[in-house]
Amino acid sequence: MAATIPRGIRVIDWKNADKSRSIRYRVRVERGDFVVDRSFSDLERAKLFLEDTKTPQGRLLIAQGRDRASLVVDEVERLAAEFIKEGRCTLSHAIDSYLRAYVNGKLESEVDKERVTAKAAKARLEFCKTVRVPYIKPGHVVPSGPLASLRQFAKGYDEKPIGDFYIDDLTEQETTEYINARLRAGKANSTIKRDIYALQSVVNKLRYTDNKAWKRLNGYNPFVQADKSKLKGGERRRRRIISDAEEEALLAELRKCRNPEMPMIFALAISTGMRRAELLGLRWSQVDLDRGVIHLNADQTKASEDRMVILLPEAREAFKAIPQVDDRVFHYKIEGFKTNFQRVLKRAGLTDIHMHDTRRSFISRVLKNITASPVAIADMVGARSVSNLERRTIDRIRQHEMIEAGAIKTEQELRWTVQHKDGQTTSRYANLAPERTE
DNA sequence: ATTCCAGTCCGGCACTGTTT
DNA sequence: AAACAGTGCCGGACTGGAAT
Repeated sequence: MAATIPRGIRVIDWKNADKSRSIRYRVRVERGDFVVDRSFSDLERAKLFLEDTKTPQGRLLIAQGRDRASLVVDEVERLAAEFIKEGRCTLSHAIDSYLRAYVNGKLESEVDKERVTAKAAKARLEFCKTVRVPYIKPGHVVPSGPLASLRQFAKGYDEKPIGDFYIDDLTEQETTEYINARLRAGKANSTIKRDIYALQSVVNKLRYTDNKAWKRLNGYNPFVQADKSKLKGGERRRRRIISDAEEEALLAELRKCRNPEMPMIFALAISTGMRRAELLGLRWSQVDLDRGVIHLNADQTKASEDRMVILLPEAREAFKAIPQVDDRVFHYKIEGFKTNFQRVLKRAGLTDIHMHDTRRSFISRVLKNITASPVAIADMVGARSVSNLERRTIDRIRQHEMIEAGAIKTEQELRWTVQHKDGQTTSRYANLAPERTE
């Protein structure tokens, strides 16, 4: 049957050296700046591609390699690989699906924070695939009972990268072996925890990335069941607070930098309590110097909720000193600032200071000044229940009152500005602050 | 109060570009 | 050429909010 070939697609029919014949469908389009030339073995995909070249959206997708024809090819190859194995899916496949759905799109993000996070997530998961885990080959008896502990001497004992396992073959035994393998490699508990939780998330997200594979698991997630007891131990919390003398010394060193943004960024960090990524991503349109407030959008904060940061007089002055060249307040990328800050710390002989310590220092300083508050810090831990809509409305009004006053007078107001949801989090800082003047 | 989980930040290093 | 800067990667560690 002769399929009709639409205008725009040309059939290429050639004879190979081994006398076999190949037919491909070539789509070649040149319209102004838009030039593509691609051939397909499947006419339907060629038609799909041709269609995409005809709309602006389609051309954009083609430029990004995300046009329908390409995606169909990707998907077909992936499905083919999985159907061969009775619809089963390896952990590597699941990780790839996860990266495609949740991470890859952010690798080229304009938002610095997003890009850095996406790259780190991808690197971690790609590495996790390769960790070798022992198992008993199919067809051999898995030792149990008194012989269970002699597993590694059993017939059929072998090891392979955890990514090569089919997910429904993974049990808590394999995932626990993963933990053991990483421990043997001398990795820190917190690092291994990060691995396990990342993989756990990959399996959970199968529900959305590969529903068929997810249903096979029937709610079972081998990483949830892994024996994490060896990874336990009180979680360490950093306690460092920057003293006034240290701040002075550091500022002096920062002022010697060629880039005048260095001291400004640090000064603002310690006078607003803002996080590094929040400061570096800040735009002038978000800064209201007249009212003395910064509006942060939800996608800029760690808590993924928007918030208002009050500018105390010190911070307000600091902002006024910054020249406005374009909408960005600072022009560093995260990595650039980090490295330079590191070098300055070294020069100042203050190598045990971290950038995030500015946040802790800000909180402890403000707490020291809140002497009129009726609420003792100890009480803060208990008072964290009401958060219904009505309360939120009242909070909003009080936040505006605080900004009007240009000062932070209570712990609650402090929490608003640093975006701690409850006294629990702030108290982690508060307990570590220097003695409060009662 | 501790643990879970995911988001964010850290030091060290390599490489490249710019200023002194 | 030496010092200073900017960017990116990697394995590791800390943080924030909620569950236990």
